[in-house]
Amino acid sequence: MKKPLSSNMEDYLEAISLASDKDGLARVTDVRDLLGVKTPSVTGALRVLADGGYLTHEPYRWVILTAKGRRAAEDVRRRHGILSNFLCEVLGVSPKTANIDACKMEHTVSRETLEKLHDFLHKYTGRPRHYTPDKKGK
Amino acid sequence: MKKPLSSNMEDYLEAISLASDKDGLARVTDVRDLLGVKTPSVTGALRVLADGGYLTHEPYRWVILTAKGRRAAEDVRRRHGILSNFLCEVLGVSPKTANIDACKMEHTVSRETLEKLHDFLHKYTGRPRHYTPDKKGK
DNA sequence: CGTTAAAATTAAGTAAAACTAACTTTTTAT
DNA sequence: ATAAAAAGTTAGTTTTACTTAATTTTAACG
Repeated sequence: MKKPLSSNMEDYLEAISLASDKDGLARVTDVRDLLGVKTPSVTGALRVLADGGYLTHEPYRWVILTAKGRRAAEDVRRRHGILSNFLCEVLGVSPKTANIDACKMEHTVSRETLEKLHDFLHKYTGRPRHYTPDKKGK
Repeated sequence: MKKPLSSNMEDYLEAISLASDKDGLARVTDVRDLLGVKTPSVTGALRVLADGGYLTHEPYRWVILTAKGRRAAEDVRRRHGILSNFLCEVLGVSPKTANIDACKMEHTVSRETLEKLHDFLHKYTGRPRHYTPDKKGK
């Protein structure tokens, strides 16, 4: 009966993961800037994610993803990467728009569609994909 | 400064349009069943859409889309159709999943991506598309 | 050290969308 | 014709996510 993360919480997780890429640590301000929200929103999201065991966060300190949090974030970023690459490389959507659209679609696309997308991308470009996706998302 | 419809209101509009296909009229229960919500949720949505000039609705009577409402609904259904067809015909996603995914993506995909999708579909299948999309959605 | 600026927090409030419960209106079937 | 069933409404609550305003903590520098 463990409930899945909401789209919103996935976004926070993704942003935290992205912010952690440089130095392994994320600050509330990094997340705020990546998502374009205000700091109290971040604080609120952190409480939810900490409750769910996705991260640890002592007040006024760094945000650190747990193993569970890292796994979940990687999964979101994999989805993002597949979508964004597909939109760019197959459809010829501009990188900027592709990124914006991938950011929204990553939360709604089914596993089935995602894997088909992945397969098509592979066949279409010839190039196999690793995912873990590319680093600069969002 | 007219605000765009929320995803939710678009869903209601789409459902009303679908329900109207048979006889031009939609009942609250049709919408409720199509969307899987309770009747008070429908009533609430109708108030919002009526306020926005998308439909008229006298209490305990039929729901009727205005010209504006019909236009907006057609637009949603066009997006739905393109997405659903793309997923099925190009990617080989099962019709059921394609429909579910299209229902969610139709609210988030940019115009740019949508048109690229449309172009690709056309080239890929050879068959040109009309949109107005196919009637049985959702 | 002590003050200040930046970062983060809590508190309180708004808004959308859903729900339940209780009620009213309309339709249907005897 | 009327009573039961179906359809619809209103009112009030809940959840999620955001906001602004006021406060606290940390860090940085003279």
